[in-house]
Amino acid sequence: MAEPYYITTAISYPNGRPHIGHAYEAIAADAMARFRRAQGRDVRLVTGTDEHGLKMVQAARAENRDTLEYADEMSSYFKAMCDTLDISYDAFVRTSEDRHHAASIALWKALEAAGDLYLDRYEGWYSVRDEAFYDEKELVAGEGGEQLSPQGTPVEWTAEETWFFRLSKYQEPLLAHFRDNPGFIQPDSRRNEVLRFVEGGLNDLSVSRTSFDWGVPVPGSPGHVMYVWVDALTTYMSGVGFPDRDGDFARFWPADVHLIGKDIVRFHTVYWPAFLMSAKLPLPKQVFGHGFLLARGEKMSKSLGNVVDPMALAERFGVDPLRYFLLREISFGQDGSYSAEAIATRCNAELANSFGNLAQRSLSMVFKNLDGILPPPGQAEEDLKLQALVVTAAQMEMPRAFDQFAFSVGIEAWLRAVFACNQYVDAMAPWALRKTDPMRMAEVLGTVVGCVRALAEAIQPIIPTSAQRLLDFIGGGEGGQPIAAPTPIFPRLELTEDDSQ
RNA sequence: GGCGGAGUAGCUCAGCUGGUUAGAGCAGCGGAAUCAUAAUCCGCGUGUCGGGGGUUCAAGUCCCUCCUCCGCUACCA
Repeated sequence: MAEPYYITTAISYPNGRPHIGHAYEAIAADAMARFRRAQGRDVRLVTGTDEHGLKMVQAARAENRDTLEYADEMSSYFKAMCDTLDISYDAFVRTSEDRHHAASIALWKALEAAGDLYLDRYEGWYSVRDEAFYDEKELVAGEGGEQLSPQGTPVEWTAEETWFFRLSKYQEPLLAHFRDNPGFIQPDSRRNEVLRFVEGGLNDLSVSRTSFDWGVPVPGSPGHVMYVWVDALTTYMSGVGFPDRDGDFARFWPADVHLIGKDIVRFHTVYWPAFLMSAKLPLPKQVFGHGFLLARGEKMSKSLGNVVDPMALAERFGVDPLRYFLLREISFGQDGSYSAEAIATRCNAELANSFGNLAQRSLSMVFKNLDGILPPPGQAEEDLKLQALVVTAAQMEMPRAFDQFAFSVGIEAWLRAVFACNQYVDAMAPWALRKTDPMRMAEVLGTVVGCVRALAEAIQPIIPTSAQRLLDFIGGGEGGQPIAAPTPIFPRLELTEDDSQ
């Protein structure tokens, strides 16, 4: 039976519509999932929405809506985004679902059974926006002299009874785990931050709220709902069947990797492993914190009005070009910038001109000069050399890079092979051979088409739809059937004035 | 304040454990070719590798220091 591979995206908080950052993460996770499937792994990709917490209540109230109804609608946008972007998820978990409540309660009871939960009173400055308490001395003065959180969000004095999780107890076990599993937190720069944070000492964590009821009720403690992160993180397990311990959960847990944004690394590398240790469940093998997308080098924010709707981008440029751009242009793990010009430039140069045109020119010659019958690859020295180069890129260099989420590095290797194919075509000049040596022309074209096919397969995780179209087209020539007249797979993207924003 | 990143050609960036004349892509200039989506291929860069010191036969690559930007974290009155 195939080896399992389980990857998750972060669970998005849907108090607004999805933005390009959500799309970026989903695309990266999907590319990895498709890459693993191509390797023969039995893959699970889980994504979803984290719908609890006061922010959702307030977002709904602002629109005079029922919270669940609002969550239904917002969550549907995230799901639609995944569908549009060809995200091959196996489960889309909503934290408001019953199956997820059951999972959260099971985890809670496990923490309780471990003696890691206790009831206490918490007083302090609470920021609804940040869902966090702050120390008096952490507060900063606002413009009107009012008290604000370090993030500049409003705070109010709150006193409530809350359940605490004995996070402090897990400082040493966590450090030991980080030490024994150097790859647990990636990239390394994130790892250092977390290490320092944990070494600095951990306070017990407030894990329930009584000020609102939009959440998973704490079992046996009326009036308390779980802190959003407790149940949000649990989606990673409910996505594979937890609290049922058999079946998918037994097969897929622990996850191979949680793919998340760098802003929530702490929740995934400190709180989450501590919960799991307490519940005596295995820890995910890796947490990868990717970078942020910047709009023309600037941080996206609603106030700047530069938040981009990924659906609009997909509509404008096409799903595959968008996927290609994001994974090719940006060094995964680091922040990256995007703009309409950058997308068009990158996709035109590499997808349309280099690869698309390679496919088009070679298939056109087969169609016109060989009655559409695909010839077998040549066996001359140059032919074998090119084939070997393509195999090395597709089967060695790309997998090695993709293994580490280094998508741009892997795609570069792919591109070098594409360049080599174009060089080969120019050097062999099959259009000249047509008159002087038609047999040789057929060998050359057979070589190129074979390489194009291998390159299409290799790039499939990144641009699944167009790669498949190309493969289907070439596949139409199998068994001695003539191929149809080829049409360009990657049309050039033309910019208009509207794209300057 | 501490820790960690980043500062390399006009632009975006590669450069692993120090070692031939510092690289790629984009843009620009010139040429070849004409099968192809006016696509392709070839050629062309006097860059203080942020500043300054140091170690070494040899440093973008190690050490010290300073400057700028970013992230995490702590704290002061």
